[in-house]
Amino acid sequence: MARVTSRDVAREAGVSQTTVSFVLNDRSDQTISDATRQAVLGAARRLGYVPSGAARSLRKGRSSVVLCVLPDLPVAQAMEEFKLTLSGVLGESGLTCVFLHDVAGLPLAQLWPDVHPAVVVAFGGLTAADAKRIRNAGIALIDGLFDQQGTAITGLDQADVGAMQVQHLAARGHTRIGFGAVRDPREAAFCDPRMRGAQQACRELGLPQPVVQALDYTAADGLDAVRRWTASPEQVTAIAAFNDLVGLAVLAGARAAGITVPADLAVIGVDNLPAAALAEPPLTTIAFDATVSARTLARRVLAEAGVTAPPPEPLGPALRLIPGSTT
Amino acid sequence: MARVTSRDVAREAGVSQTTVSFVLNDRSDQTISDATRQAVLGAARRLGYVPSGAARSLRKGRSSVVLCVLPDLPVAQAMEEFKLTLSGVLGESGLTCVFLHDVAGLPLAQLWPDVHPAVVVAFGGLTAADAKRIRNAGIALIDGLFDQQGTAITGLDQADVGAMQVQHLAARGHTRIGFGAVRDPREAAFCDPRMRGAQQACRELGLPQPVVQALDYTAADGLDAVRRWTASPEQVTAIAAFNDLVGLAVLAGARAAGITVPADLAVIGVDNLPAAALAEPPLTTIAFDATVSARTLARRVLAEAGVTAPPPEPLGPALRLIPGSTT
DNA sequence: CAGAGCTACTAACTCGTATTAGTAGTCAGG
DNA sequence: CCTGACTACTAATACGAGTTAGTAGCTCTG
Repeated sequence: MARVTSRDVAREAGVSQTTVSFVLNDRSDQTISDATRQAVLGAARRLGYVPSGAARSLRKGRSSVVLCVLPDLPVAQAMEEFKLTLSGVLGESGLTCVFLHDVAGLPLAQLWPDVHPAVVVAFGGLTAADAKRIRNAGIALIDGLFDQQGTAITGLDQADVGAMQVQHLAARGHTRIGFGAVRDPREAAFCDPRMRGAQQACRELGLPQPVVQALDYTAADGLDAVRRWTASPEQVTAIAAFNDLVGLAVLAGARAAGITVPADLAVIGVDNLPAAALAEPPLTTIAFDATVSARTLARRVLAEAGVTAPPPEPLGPALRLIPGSTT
Repeated sequence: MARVTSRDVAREAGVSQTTVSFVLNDRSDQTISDATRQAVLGAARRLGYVPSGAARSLRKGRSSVVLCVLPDLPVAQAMEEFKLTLSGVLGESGLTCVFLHDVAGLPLAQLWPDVHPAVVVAFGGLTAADAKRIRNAGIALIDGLFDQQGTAITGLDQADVGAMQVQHLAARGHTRIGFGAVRDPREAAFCDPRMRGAQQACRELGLPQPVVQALDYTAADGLDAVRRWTASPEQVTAIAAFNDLVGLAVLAGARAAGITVPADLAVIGVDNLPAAALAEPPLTTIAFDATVSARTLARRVLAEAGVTAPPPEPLGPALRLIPGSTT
């Protein structure tokens, strides 16, 4: 069973292929009689016509696909929301948003030409060579979403997250703050700016710099970090954790060390994982509304693709404190 | 700056466009002198030539893209591994694997033709009309990955997961088992088969049917469920939770109800979330090696795409018990 | 030395769509 | 009744690669 082409539709409707194209693309600069229009639409439906994306994008010079290149990030709730919102907003404007996992070892250059997208959105981690090739192919490239300059793209500075944690802890009277970083280098793109934000906030509040401990998401590492924090000459009384998993590891470590939370040690995470509220005690955290930054990015993508964007919606605050019992 | 085409490469190398195509596609049925080959490759490199995927797939009739349509599933560790492995295995065979989030409200039919894939992999949730259109366009469709018949595609029956939980609990001497289901209908595709597997295992072991409670991932729902299980005439002593989050909710509920785990109530989850090991007490769970089912699916995709698959690797067991302190 | 067989290429066509340039036919105005 | 404007279409072409059918030029063979 061969492919149904616009020529088949034309034959069935008794018109030219040109007319079929005009009708199906709803061209306002062409006048088509209602009878012809109905004949074409009817024929297309009867034959189950599906236009060839390849032919269309060959002819138009670009497709309506937006390719998002994802680094090998650990699973995160916020990222998932981000992707869903981006897909939704772009979809409403006629752009298809697809995601490509940048698997280590496979040169990206071999992968993306197949999709021939209108815009490539890279979440960081593109090589300079890849970036040049993409631009060389006449494709708009938005790169470094979560870099420092990425703030302009997503409208959200990860440093604000760390700052908000420190501000919350300081408001509760804490002056000696620890920062729970993560060892996994894949997380560095998020962890580093949050830590810098925490450090900056301490400076602004006149507090000493946070005591940083790096850990994996294990109870053993949590215990180790808690021992160092409490044994340190700084006498840390509150921990800003890079994310909720670090926060949970710290809670587990505190339990193992016999330290009472929040009386002896306060903890605040980031992500508002379902598991955070189920911890003992429930973890105070910062919810991160990914839809806000996704909408900001979407507008930029639409601009790059030359698509008229819908009127901007008012965006709520991106960060929200979710009180638990650990601060 | 206009696109660099194979004709530009031909001009630069002083040969015909046909020759360029032969060289770049490494056609074994054509004889090309080494001097010409080097000239073409050099010209392509100098100009930064990138072939047009649109033109290629128009000519060849299909692209080397595999489109995976994802339903609106809640974030899950296993799914992420699954996607990464699938991308990797298909990538090694020259297929590009992209993911499309099936956002509610946007007709899928409008989205996929743009990508023009060789194969569409749907994780369930395609309408019959969409399925028919995809097949109509001459595109191979693998659907219902996580349905009952999906077992044949991924090589893993979700029912086995529930069965393994019950077997573990029974081996520990439990006879009155509860099943912690989830309310969110988006999870039903996984929850239902696991529950059926648990029921089947109870039948086979001569145990009474599990007492099912549905809950959301909240401490309040956990408490509610625990109260019903312990107050029920069946005197439930062990819970098979649909996943780790349900397991964590049950643990939180047990704490609130003053019930000791595992002495008075045993709990086992599924997913081996990092948060599971950090819970109080650490949650016993079943790790789900998504790479096993991803590899099985990948071979099916390669077959559908007409690509010769690499020799099969031996696959380890897909399910593994991760002992915690809750059973 | 005619013809077969090989090497190393190329001209011309094809895929399915969108677009450009144009063509009949109708109608109104002077 | 001729011109210009408008309606409702169509023929032909372009997009960029892959493929088919060929063609020069050379060597080998009987």
